[in-house]
Amino acid sequence: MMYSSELLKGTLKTIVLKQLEQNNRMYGYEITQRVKELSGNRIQVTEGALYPTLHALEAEGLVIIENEYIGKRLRKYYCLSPTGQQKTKEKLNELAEFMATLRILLDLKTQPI
Amino acid sequence: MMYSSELLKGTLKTIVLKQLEQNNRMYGYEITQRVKELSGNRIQVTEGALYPTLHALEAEGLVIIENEYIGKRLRKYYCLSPTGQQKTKEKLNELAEFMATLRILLDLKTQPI
DNA sequence: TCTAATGCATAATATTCTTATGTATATTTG
DNA sequence: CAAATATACATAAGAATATTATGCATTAGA
Repeated sequence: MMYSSELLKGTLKTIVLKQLEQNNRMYGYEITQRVKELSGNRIQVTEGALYPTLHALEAEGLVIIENEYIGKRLRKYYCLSPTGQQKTKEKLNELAEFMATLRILLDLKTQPI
Repeated sequence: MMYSSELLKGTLKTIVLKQLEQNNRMYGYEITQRVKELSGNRIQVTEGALYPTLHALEAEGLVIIENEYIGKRLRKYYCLSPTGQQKTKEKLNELAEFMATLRILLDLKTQPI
């Protein structure tokens, strides 16, 4: 079963950046499938959420696009820019700390990050 | 320093429910202060976010309001209804599982919930 | 006495997602 | 080989949920 959709809010951008960091370069559809797989089918990144996010990351200068034709079909690969690599680290740190804070607020077992 | 505001999205309702579960009954201002304190000043629940959330929880039948006058000032205490207690457990479980999934997606150290 | 803190609330706006829709190519299956 | 499904991009309308700004009133403290 999927998680309630509201949980994804605020974390999608970081998830995408992290996947790009780990896989060097990825195209949109690939990201949706990877996240679905890694989450055990519990997070489905919809296209309506993903593409605007990728375009925003590009507008912020965090990712670079490489267009490639696979047969007659255009595929857009996204890579982290140097700025994007730095930003990814920052956003990961922040999200990890936020999760640690959440564990306190929700009285979950406290754990080292 | 505060966390980026987008991180709170999707978790506020669960945070509020959990605080009500732990403290039996609380009023709005008290919730903002408690969360601020427990988070080491890194989460500030604004009134514009809190009161609509509390009213929504009441409309859903998850909390009950007890009005009390403190001097001349009306104070509204919020308590979990039986339905709210059940819902709190469910939302806590879901958020804890979501966080575990996030740890995989973000390649943080995997840890038992 | 003035200021800051306490305590409630709402409105306008921004952000960020869902849902629906559109287009086209490639692959699998009956 | 035809039809269905998967791949691959994208945008628009709408919903949900936060921020920011504002308002009002009481109480405590310097």
